[in-house]
Amino acid sequence: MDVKTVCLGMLTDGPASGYDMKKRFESCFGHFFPAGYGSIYPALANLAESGLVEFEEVPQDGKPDRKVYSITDKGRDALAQSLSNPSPAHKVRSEFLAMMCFAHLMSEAQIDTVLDNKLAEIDAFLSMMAEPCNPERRQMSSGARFVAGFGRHVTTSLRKYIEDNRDMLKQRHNEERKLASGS
Amino acid sequence: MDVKTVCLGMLTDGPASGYDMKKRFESCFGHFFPAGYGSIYPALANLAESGLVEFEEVPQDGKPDRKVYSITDKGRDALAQSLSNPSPAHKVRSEFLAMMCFAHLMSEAQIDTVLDNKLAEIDAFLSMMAEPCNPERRQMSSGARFVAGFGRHVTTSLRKYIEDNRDMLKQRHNEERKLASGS
DNA sequence: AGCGCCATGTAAGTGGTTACATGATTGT
DNA sequence: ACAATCATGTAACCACTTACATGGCGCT
Repeated sequence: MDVKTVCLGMLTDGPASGYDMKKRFESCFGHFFPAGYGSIYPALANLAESGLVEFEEVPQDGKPDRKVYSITDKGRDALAQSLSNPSPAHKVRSEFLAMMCFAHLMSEAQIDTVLDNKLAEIDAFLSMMAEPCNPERRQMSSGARFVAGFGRHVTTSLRKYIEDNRDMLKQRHNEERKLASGS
Repeated sequence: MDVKTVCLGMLTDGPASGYDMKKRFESCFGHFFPAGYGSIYPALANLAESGLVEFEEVPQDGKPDRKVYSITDKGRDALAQSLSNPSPAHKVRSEFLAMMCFAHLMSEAQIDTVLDNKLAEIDAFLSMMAEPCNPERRQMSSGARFVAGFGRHVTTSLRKYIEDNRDMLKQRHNEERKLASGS
């Protein structure tokens, strides 16, 4: 399940160019499976080389040519293979949480800044995801709806945790004060 | 905020060997910042080279020598620098969600297997995290407690979402059946 | 005049993962 | 006997990121 597989999956909805796919990565997969041109174009080239996709060069006037990719039968087989993995990973890598582990080495102002920025980020994400059904959102597959809902749900809960528990991170400062006044 | 920085942060709690740190990565940072020997040892070597840590070789009988690392003043400065980043990242990369986007290309049995495995994984994690205060858990910093709570909270909410919405992923199958019976 | 969109790609770099190599001791 | 724990490290590999390169069109 790498970028190649996701590209393959996208193509089951119909032909698309690398540029199109980048946009779909941004709008649908961005929050849990980011990919830039530097991943997509090589992935597509590789898939074409292995015969899992085909492409047609479509000249356009006033705009650069497009390479429109379609999935092949061999590609469908390969995709089915990838989808048969019974334990797909769900990885988190959080510099944010790592930093919070060392909150006692930071000033209250620093902690507040980090937390406020994170909340703002979350709100931006949530308002992006909340957009009440733009035209193409209606035709989303049940899977895509499940995943979008997943993002909203988990992020909302994450937000709530931060708001409800941010005071915890100042405890050390309080404890220190207690120690200082006690001694 | 890479493995080097986290190592540096760990050393503010006192000297430790690479082996020790690996264990702490597993017990505390594993779910949001995994690291194996292949990251830790080179990181430590690099930190020592830059003078951010020092080490003492401690011979042991019956066991291999240990290299016990301590943070230097220069290391503390570098750590403070890293902790001043106002927008630390929190990245998710989920093959699981990517796969669920293509649930309509999978059989119900496959979907169930993936979901059941994921739930089992979550339960294993949750029961690991729930351990009611082992001796060292008591001395956890407020930051570490915040992060542990974060993991529990978000994972619990994630679990709930999967349980409450897994039926959604079978909708397409139902829709198809409807279409089939309708035509 | 300048920015942003369309559209494709390459090259170098980053950082982490996996597998290998070594070897004594302790537990089952 | 066999596996696990303690303990350190290297080397090859992988996948993604960032920056660069190109270039016309349309908007302000």
